[in-house]
Amino acid sequence: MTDILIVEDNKELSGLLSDLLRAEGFTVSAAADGEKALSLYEKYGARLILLDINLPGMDGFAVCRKIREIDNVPMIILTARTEREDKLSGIVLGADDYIEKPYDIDILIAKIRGIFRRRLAIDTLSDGSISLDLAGETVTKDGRNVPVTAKEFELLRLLMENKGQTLGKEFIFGRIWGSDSESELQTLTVHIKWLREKIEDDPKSPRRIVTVWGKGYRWEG
Amino acid sequence: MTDILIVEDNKELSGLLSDLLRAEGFTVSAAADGEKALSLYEKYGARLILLDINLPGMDGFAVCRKIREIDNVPMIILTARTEREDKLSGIVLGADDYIEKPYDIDILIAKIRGIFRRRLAIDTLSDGSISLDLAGETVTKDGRNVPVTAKEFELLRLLMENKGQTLGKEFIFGRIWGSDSESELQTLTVHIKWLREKIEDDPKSPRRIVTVWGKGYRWEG
DNA sequence: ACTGCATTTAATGATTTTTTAATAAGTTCC
DNA sequence: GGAACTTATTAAAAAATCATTAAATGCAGT
Repeated sequence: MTDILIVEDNKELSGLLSDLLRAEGFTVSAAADGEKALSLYEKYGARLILLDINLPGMDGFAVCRKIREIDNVPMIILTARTEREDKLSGIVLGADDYIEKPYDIDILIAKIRGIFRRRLAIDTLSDGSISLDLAGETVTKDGRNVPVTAKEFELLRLLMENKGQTLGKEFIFGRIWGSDSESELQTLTVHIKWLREKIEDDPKSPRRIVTVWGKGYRWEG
Repeated sequence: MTDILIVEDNKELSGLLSDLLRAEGFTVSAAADGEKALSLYEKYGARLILLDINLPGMDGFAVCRKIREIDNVPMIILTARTEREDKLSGIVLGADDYIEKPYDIDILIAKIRGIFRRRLAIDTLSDGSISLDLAGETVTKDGRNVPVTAKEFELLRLLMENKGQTLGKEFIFGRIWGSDSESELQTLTVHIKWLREKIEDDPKSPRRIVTVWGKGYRWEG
């Protein structure tokens, strides 16, 4: 996985940025339009996306939304100062930050470093005695490794990422199985059970994954 | 309750909007004229209303006023650029925002997201020693967790959102059970009782949920 | 193709919420 | 005070939802 994916149609600017960022020690890949950006991201992923709003074809807004559908990788929006503010406020919601062109490369790098510090220091997701290694897809409980399956890992991660929030069964199902899946909601129930067997101290009276009657489940931690 | 109620007589436009908003993950309902809009709103409610000004029969201004009489749900007014400004300034007072036709769908979506974020970011609803966590769907009293059922939560939320206002029994019932429900009004009375058991200091003489004789109930806080 | 594991389905049992219905208690108004 | 009406209380039935189990299916690696 590369560190930074640059989505920018101006080749010159894109090349310059690549060089500067590589000089800073990041690995960089670049896409000149939205379609390429998406396919690159789907194939290789990225730890951070620099996204120009004015793109030929699919514009930056669409790219942002599409990527958000996949997952919530950090994004920094590159935008011309003339962009209408209300338009921006919307996009910035989905993004982590934005910067106006023409921008100071030092500020950009500072922002990038900031995001890397904030988000990527977290390659484990811990709560109490349960800890997820997001890279290795392993789970530990009280320091001891707990073998979980792929689906169980995804499920646990989704719950833990939304600690304290009640997630509807349909919502969870849509996220993990895809909302167009043929499978039954019941399947989720069963996976919840397996998970509880593995990570609850007393699976009979679960304290971490609590069920919210008529709604879904919630990670209490 | 649906997320967004579209009030627009142009079927084509209304359908397009529905599709786009649904694609964004909102639930959507639509009305082609003011009367339908009102009855839909009374029956099912909505978290946000998109309101066209030029409607057959009762115009958008009237719809806006009528709905404002019921409660203060966020509204975005859709208006033709040629609309007289003074007329607009009045309506925009009652609404949260307005947008001129022909409008950029991205801007509209940004506005919607903005409103949802601003209004719904308030994910706790507190009054005195009672506090609702809207995301987690939990209730605390004096910091201690009080387990409530889904219906109880909805009921409490409705009451607290309208602090100091007397809500008619039929109104409450319509909001939570749906006005076309088969159930009896008596059911509401029983739920009020369960709620009082859980959140009143002395359920025998309720101070938070007071009954307004012959009308309904009121949250005093 | 076989094996082992992950996933899904299906059936059953257990639990919780919601509703109903009957009765008691309280208000209003004459 | 008493009739008429409204709300509170209770207990129990009904409905809905979730947990559990076991067995079937799918799938990757050998």
